[in-house]
Amino acid sequence: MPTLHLGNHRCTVTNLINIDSVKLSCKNCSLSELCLPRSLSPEDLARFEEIVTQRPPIPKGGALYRSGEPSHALYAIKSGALKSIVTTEDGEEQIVGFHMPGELVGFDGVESVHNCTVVSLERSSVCELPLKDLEFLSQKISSLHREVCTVMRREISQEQSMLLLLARRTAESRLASFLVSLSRRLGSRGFSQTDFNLVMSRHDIANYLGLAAETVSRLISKFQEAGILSVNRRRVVIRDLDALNGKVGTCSSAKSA
DNA sequence: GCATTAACATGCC
DNA sequence: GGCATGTTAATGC
Repeated sequence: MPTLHLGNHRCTVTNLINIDSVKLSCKNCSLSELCLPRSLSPEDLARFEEIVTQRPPIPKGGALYRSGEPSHALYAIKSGALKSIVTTEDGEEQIVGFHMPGELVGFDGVESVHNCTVVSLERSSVCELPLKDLEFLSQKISSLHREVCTVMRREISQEQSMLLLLARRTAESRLASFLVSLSRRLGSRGFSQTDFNLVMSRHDIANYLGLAAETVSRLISKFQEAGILSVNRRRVVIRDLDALNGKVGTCSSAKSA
């Protein structure tokens, strides 16, 4: 039986086909406690389900949408993982975010056009939430409106944290921060927060953190030597989460003025 | 193809 | 000079 790795879960292709063929139901979704409709009453959930459609699964390397395309929806990630990329004027690619199951993507739509390309890191399934329907429903359902605002505030807060990280933190602090963030996000979504697969390459991690891939490798080795992590290829086991958290706060004295 | 490691280079304090 | 990080090249999985 062929198998696919989805996060740190493994399931059969047969299972996936069965899941895909099921009529979309937020109520029965394993991520219902994390996704937008989590605070809705059964009646409002039924109205919400009417605006949601499931997109065909995106293969590894496939794009959910590309920069310049019209922005008309938000997307809730059901399974898999994706990355957001901005291409600079000189053709350089900068990764500006990784997206895990239970999270929303599509906030980069400015004046109805996306300014990011979102690419699947492994076979991914997403639910599409059309913006005009979401706006209409948010006016009718106050708890949905609050939830959308909460997600947007969280997005802005994360962007600010990332700016601070890139401006002020050492390479060691950046990598520790990245791993702690990933651990928290996976942990809050029912996955192990100390034992997981990195769905992104070292090159992607380095690009996202503004480092060289070799620096990421060196730091991973350093963390292993300190007993903080065990890493085998993309499998990460966090041995000492407190120590890893301690590395997050390490600001560069050269940059801390 | 991707990850790791070593040697060397560079910039900052 | 010491430290942090980047670049290049070699090597292994």
